[in-house]
Amino acid sequence: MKVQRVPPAALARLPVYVQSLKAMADQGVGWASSQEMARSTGLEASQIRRDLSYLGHFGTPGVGYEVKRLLQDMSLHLGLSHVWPVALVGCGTLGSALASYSGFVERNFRIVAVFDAKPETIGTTVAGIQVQPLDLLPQLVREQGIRLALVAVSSDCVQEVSAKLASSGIRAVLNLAPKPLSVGPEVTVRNIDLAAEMQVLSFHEAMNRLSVSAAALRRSSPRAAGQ
Amino acid sequence: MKVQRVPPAALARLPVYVQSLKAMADQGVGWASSQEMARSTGLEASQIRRDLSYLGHFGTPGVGYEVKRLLQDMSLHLGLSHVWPVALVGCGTLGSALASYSGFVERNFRIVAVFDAKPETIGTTVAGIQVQPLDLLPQLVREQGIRLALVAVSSDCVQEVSAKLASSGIRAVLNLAPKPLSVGPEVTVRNIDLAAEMQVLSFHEAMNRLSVSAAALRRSSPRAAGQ
DNA sequence: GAATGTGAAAAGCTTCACAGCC
DNA sequence: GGCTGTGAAGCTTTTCACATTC
Repeated sequence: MKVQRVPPAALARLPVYVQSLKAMADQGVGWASSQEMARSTGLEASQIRRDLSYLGHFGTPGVGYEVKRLLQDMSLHLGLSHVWPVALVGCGTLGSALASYSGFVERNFRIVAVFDAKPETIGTTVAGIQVQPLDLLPQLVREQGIRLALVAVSSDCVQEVSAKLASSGIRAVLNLAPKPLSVGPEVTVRNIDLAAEMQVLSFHEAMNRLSVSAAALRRSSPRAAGQ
Repeated sequence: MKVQRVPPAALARLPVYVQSLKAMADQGVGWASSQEMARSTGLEASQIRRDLSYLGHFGTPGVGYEVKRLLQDMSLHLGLSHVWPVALVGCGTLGSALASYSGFVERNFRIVAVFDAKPETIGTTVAGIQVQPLDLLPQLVREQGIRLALVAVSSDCVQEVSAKLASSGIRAVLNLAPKPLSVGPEVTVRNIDLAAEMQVLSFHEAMNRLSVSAAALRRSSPRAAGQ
């Protein structure tokens, strides 16, 4: 059982492979080559082979990968069959939507505790769970052995939440607040700012427009080209 | 006015700089060095200098960057002050939550049209906008000059939505469906699968556990180490 | 003195191409 | 013949380090 270091970029692609393999298994596909997986995922075949090789030797030369066995091996290594309890912090519009997001349940994540900073939300029920005050977070996380947290608070609460998470012994956080979260170095954090993601797209568009007009300018007045 | 190619990795960090600069401007900070920006963003000073240099020469050696002017220049280049109309596709729990997500409005994105595939939702109102059938998407996108779309449908609708978007002339898509979206090569797509992001964290945790126990194993029975 | 902007080195990631295996 | 797993090449991104500018 080889336990190699898996590069972050490869790790981030593993969920794609899992989804693709599950779909194949559901369709009764027994074996798949890296070519076929490439077609169904939109990635390069060589990249898929390299990524899977970080986990060990699972393929059969001349044939490909046995879908079921590959899934089993990944389940074992990646805790896929394990049900992961998750703490949700923040139950505004976005937080509440995530509390009942079926995608999490389908992938074996269960939100087992909900926290919020605003006193008026404490005690209300979100997706069948009573909202707890932020101060109870460290205690409940510890008691229930929760290792993953999902943060969806407004930017002005991020600092406060960081502190509570840091003292709770949580292991990893998916942060959807529009501000990067900084807990200690032992905690893995993924920051996803949806508005920033939209901005990346709009920046790209805005610059396209600019370079188009700049290109047009250059074409009409060659002297401007050298800059 | 230099129009250099900005590498994707740098482009993805620009929203962070914008947020940080805005916060500084609000606090009345006039100038900031790359050091100071590094402190407030958690990134490396040298990386910030390199990233900003792709946009042009904005700093003053020995002093730093003038916060207000840098923001103005970025606004000009990146269309920051422009209000971007956005089409929302999918108004389930997640889609509806995003329709009223204040983060988008704060960053000048306005959802101006909402579409859904399910007949029972057509005609209902989400965030003050009447939900339209998917078939009207190409027409309305064209008529209203919409360039950005936000997709939050279930995985079984992704294919159908792809086709409609492709024929609509949309320019960029933020896809939150749990399945990658493939439109033509002229359309920029960012796929964010929230459940997959959670999986990346849980994989990391699961592997940590494994390597810890593997390390323990190795320590207790040295013969297993070579492999 | 202090900080930018950028060559150059280092690290990381992807793709090529093929030996080895089925 | 077909496909995996992986050295090696190529590309991108990050970091270093310093000449240049204020």
